[in-house]
Amino acid sequence: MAEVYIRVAEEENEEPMEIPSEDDGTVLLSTVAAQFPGACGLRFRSPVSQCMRGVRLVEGILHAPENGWGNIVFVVNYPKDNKRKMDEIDASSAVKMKRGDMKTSDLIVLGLPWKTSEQDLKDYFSTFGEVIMVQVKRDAKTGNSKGFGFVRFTEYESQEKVISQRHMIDGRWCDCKLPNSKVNMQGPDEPLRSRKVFVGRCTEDMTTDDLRQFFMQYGEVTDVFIPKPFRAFAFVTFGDDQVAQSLCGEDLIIKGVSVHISNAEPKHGNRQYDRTTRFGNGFGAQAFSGSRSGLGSSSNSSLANFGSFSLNPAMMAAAQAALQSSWGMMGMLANQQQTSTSGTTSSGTSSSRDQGQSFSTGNSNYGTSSASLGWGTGSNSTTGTSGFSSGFGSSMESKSSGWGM
DNA sequence: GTTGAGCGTT
Repeated sequence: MAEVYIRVAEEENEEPMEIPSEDDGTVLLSTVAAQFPGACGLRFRSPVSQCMRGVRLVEGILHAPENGWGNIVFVVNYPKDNKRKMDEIDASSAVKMKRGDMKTSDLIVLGLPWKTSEQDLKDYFSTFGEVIMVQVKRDAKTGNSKGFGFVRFTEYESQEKVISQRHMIDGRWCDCKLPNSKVNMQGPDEPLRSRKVFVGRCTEDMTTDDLRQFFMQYGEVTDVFIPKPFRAFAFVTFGDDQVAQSLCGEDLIIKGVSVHISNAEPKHGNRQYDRTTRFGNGFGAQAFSGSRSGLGSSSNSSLANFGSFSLNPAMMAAAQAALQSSWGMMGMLANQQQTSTSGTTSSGTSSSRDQGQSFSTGNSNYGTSSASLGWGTGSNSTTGTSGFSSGFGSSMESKSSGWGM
């Protein structure tokens, strides 16, 4: 079966890259995003009207225009463009500038294949900009990779780009994040609204990609987490806290199912970023506004200015309880009907470490297995099964983690 | 079936 390629470029006049279509003639957005990280759609100039036209996008699948893909050069859409229009003033970036937050820092790279070396990392990340440091963390005794590492760029924009997408490194999807030691270093006057939302009433057929592609329409999505085994909820992190907050309280339809969006609670055991801290500064102003009302409002912090009197911990706890109970009233019945989305969407990869690599703690035979790329084809979804995870011996037991939201 | 993994010997 001959593969068909469509031509895609970042800008209209740039040299296009050829991107493979699926057997049915559609193109997966994920395939586009693999080459153009962060892409959320395609457009093209209609030969007839000379206007730009959008390519139909349904649940992560791009459908050819009337006369097929042809030789037209398609141009990548990025969510940022939409965002600009939505928020005329880009308040959040102004805030960042003010904070002088533009310095680069080390990024943790999670989910690395055991075999990935520092040179591999450097080679990979150099495509984003000048790399000034890479590390693969290894067991001191065996020299085995611990499956994560660090990278640092010269340019802040390289860092931003790298954080905002996932990375296929030696056959596995990896995440890059600010390490926990660096999160939450905002100034003390920051409101600390979370960029992460809780997505309740998820169904089992919703993959990380489904969620990523769905939520892209609201803004840049920097992380999607679906616990495994299935637990009917997920977390989605946006690049912008305003986007996240604007969705809280909404019921959204994904794959025909109504999901409920609410604030992500701080992870259990997370000391640095819990409610107490939050009440300390902003009193969680946004938490009470059920819907999107937050969007237009300027980002300068709290509703209430408590002036000279300070809350003691007990008062904070009481306030917290009140907050929580208000969410508790919102229970609703889930009607879990599935719409049949014909054909598979891209195969489900979540950020968890399941497929491909196996590792035995005692002896050092790790899989040279060259994990198959579970992406795009939909045919080889390797979910679950190989299930093995180990804490790598006793090394760092119970570090009472709960790492940055 | 509505609150998540994994975080840096130097």
